[in-house]
Amino acid sequence: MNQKPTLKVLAEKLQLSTSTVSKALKDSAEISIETKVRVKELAKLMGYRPNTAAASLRNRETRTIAVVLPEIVNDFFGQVLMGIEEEASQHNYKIVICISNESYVKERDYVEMFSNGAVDGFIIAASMETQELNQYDHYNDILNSGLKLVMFDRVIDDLDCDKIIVDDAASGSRLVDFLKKKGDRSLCVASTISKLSVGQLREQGIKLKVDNCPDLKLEYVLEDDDQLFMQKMEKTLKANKTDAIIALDQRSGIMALNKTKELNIKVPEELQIICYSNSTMAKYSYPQLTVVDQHSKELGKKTFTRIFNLMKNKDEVQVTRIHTLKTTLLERGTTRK
Amino acid sequence: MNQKPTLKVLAEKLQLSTSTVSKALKDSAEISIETKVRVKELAKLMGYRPNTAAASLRNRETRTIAVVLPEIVNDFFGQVLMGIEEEASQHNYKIVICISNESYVKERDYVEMFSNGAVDGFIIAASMETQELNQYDHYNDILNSGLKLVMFDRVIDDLDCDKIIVDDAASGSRLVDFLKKKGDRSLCVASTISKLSVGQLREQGIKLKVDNCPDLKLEYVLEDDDQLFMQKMEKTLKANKTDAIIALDQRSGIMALNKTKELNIKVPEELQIICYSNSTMAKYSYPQLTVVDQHSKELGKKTFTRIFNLMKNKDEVQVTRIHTLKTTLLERGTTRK
DNA sequence: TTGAAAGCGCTAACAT
DNA sequence: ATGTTAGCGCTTTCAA
Repeated sequence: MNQKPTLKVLAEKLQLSTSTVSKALKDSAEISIETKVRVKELAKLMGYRPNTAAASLRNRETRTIAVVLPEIVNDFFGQVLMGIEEEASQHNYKIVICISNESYVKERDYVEMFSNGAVDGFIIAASMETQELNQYDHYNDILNSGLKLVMFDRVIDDLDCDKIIVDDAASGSRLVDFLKKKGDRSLCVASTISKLSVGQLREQGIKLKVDNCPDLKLEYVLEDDDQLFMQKMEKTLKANKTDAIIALDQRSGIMALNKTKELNIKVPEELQIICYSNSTMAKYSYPQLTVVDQHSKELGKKTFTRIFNLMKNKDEVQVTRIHTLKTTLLERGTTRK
Repeated sequence: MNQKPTLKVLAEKLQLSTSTVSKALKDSAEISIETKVRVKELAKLMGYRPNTAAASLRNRETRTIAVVLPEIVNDFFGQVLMGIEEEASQHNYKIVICISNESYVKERDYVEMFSNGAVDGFIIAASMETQELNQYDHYNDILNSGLKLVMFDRVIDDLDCDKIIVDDAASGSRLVDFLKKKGDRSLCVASTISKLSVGQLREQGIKLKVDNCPDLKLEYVLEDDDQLFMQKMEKTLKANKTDAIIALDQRSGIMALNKTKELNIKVPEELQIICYSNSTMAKYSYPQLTVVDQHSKELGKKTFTRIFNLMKNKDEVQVTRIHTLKTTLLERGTTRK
């Protein structure tokens, strides 16, 4: 259990002052080349690592971001987190993780807990409860205390902060076009996330498009609960008019697919299914689900990059504060060629 | 953007010294009731939150744990993380997350990065590469520098540290018993994780049991790559002798199930499938996969509790350093009643 | 080119 | 019961 070397220790061994050592390690122009070399050699030899607490205290920055997620057992958020984490570690930032579990109170508590200078900023996707209650004073608190905030995916429209989202409404419209071209006329929107902003946007995009096409028809299976969802889906499919299902989330997509198996409906010949979110579940379903790829990891990277820039160019005026990523359709086994 | 109040600010407003204020907030017995009340009131009013960097520096503890995971888009690790995080936030600990991506180098870099006093300890599940290379000096470095280390699930046998695991070998044996009672004789072990300690243990447990039952037969489909796995599985199933598949991980389980659909094999009537890991994928497969539930969230909680105790009872001698959790079989649609 | 000194916010041993 | 003081490890201004 060898002692952690500090600047002081290095300085003593080298017969220098701590300030010289500090500057040398930072490649300050004030210091001679020889000294720098000497210092760095010993630092390396002794495995010197600066004490982050001391640096934070002194520099008033923690190089830490709190990431608040509604859930973590969820491929979308997992992939986003991967992107955030990858980018963060590249920039020598730490990520502390907070799981709100879709609860407003937990989310608020986390924000409060870390607003004391424990982190430099927050990356947040709002919990379901927060979106339902539309209660977001805690986000304002973040901004008011001078910390940075970037929201992604599940954002608050009325809040004036940086946001990274995907083209939910537009993608909905595109899906309708895609299915229409394949000859489908009777579409069904399936969702277990009608409470979420993203779910609503996707619905709106789809509806808008369908309303503009007199020959298209639209049904809905919107239901949170698995059991009820399956019942409604069964009723809809048994009516035998549906040509295609657009599932707004992975759960509804996989449940719809399972229901077609129960009812012996041939997919994609008799019915096409498209599903939001490029999840592992969709990849390993049988047949593989055609999905809307949100490029979640990229989304995570963009999100970190944004907050990073906010922290660096402190006073720069942001022109666009909402960044919209384009989704793409990944055609697989539940849609026809 | 109101200023963050410090002890000094509170002290000035109250005409007290910072040490009195500090003690009052900590409910020290030295301080009078009235003063405590006065201090706490103002602290609350002004929204005082102690500066964690300063406290860390002074107390030599960060109340932060680094959690190093091989991947995050994985229900098992996600559930474990949930457990860790839940327990941690209960004890006012922060969790910084590190994703090794199954890479030895990334894992080692993370450990080095946080071994400077940025965290009080590490919770680690070894990356695949680390297990293959059996290279774990970086774990020893953690221990040597006086930091705490608890491994879970993917552990290093030769390393003398605290470990939380599940009864992988024993559970394998139990599964064989279970299938045997159902009348199955020809079993097949499927796995995409033969490189991992957990995969090997499960294999061993199964083999041991089968070897002790002269009437049982055992085949293997061990293959990392999805394509190759599917090919081998097809060959095995077409031979038409297999009564049951024990899949050692969720991917092999779902792929096996998909192959039975391709080949029109009736599950569970003609073939039973049991699969390790209670994943979302297994829950939403059709039919629902019978799984070995590892109680992953509990595992995460236990893991945090262990490292927490290590940090608190600093000198207490640990009697058992390996904690084994019992798995349970969750009978669902791919096994017969 | 190097060093001395102050201070970030907090705690605790040691006065008073 | 309250206050004084020193110091955790680092950075940075100012002086030498």
